Amino acid sequence: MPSQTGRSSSSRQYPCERCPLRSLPVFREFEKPELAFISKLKKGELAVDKGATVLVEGSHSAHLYTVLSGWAFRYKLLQDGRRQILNYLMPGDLIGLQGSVMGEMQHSVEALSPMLLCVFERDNLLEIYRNHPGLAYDITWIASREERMLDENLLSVGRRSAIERAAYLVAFIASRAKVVGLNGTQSIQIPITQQHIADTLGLSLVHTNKTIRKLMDRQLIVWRDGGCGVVDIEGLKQLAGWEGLAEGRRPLI
Amino acid sequence: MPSQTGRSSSSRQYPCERCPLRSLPVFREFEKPELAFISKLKKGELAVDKGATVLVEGSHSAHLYTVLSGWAFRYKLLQDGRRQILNYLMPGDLIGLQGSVMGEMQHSVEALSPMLLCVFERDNLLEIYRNHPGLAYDITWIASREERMLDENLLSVGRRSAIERAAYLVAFIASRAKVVGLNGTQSIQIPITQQHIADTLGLSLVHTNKTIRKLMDRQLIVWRDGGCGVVDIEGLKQLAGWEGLAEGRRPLI
DNA sequence: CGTATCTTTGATATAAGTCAACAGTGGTGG
DNA sequence: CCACCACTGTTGACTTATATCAAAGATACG
Repeated sequence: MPSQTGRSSSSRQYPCERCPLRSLPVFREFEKPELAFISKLKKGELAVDKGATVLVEGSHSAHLYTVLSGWAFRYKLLQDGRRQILNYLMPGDLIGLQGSVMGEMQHSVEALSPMLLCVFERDNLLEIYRNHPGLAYDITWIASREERMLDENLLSVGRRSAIERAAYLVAFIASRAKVVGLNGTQSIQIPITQQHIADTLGLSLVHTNKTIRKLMDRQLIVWRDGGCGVVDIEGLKQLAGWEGLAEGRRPLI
Repeated sequence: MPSQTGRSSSSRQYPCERCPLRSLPVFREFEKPELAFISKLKKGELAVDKGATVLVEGSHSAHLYTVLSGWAFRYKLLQDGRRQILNYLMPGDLIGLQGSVMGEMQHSVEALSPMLLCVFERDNLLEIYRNHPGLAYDITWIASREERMLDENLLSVGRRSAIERAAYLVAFIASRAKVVGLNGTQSIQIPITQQHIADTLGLSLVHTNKTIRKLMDRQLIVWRDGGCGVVDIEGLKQLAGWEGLAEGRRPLI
């Protein structure tokens, strides 16, 4: 399965005030002092290779990250190696909040592509709560958003058929990717293998392959460049019976 | 399936300072001012009938609740009525945080037994963040804990076999119930039907029944008084390959 | 009692898993 | 430059887990 530890810290490049993500319409405006405070907390940037493990279950990481660019996924393993992917991470998402708040990590995170991460010290989290209630509230908001996504994923894995699940998953990822500007060429390209999809949907690799083929036959997706190209996101949503993300603007930390 | 709306507000009975839950060893000590503040926020108590809907998907509830006594569950529905139970709620758990933070509820909550709830105003949430950073942090902690439980549930539904899932579920609920003192008679009694279990595990009712029977044959559980009696929690954990909850003390809001 | 809600069971159907083999791809080292 | 290897995707044959259907017992309840 995975994965070598390929990291390299790079010197700081983007001050938060000129963060390329912050200008996207999905993210709410921050007050000057909030932004300055965040900027002060930022410790640097971390470049991560594709396939590298960012965080590992059982560890007590001293860091908290925000994805600047690239894709990753969160997962848990059963004792015998069966893997369940819990969610995907893309630009603007926080990595490691659970571990920061509660201590030990209970899941692992692996990069799906080369990534650039903003690094924060775990210890500074409390400082946010003391000095910037608005930002503290934002962090709770972010945790609630993750919970909401997990609710949806659990509904899908528990109650949808294989093809509905696959359609939901692609539509879900594509919807999220779109709002953070990951559709440069107009159609979104998700850098995952069919094994990842299988481990997300709770299906076997072979059955996943046959299911994906059906989506391709229906002209909803294509498989190219070692990943999934999204052709008809509305068709996917309809097939899955999924309403889509009901999100307005959100905070970026 | 469900369920009538049976609520009745009762006049206030327990001031937070004499909350019967707070003295349990699972809950961390609160400072006097924290406790006073919480007590001030508490608006009253709400008695809910078994089977009643506490919160409904799509609504904008003005309230946030803490379970004083009784059991409930969170769930989501697909358009055609398929139901997925996401998690269970028992004394000490918060109800409706997601909705309070993000606005609209994206799941429903139904009582499994008669319940008593502490009622808080949604609007006062921000006040907590402004005046009590420690409590604000606790709320994020609680949200992270819920996320963690969902991670485990998703792992289970996605990757465990039917009997492993059932064993995990019972062990999981029983472990949580034990630490909040729900084992008066020593052995824990979970007030659910097999339909609830089916909708939690993502299985059909018939298959769930046959699976539960296997657990009974193995002397791990019994079915009595319209609910599940937990006989051998260690045996269940072993069958599921589950390590158990790794929780220390937690906040009670 | 009579009715509704749960649980149980057997027979059958279907979705998904497993096994096995092969084809395309890209990388690496001789 | 080629041979080899690892990884990914594809397919068909077969097995198994789980779903569906149908009916009958239990059990609680008014």
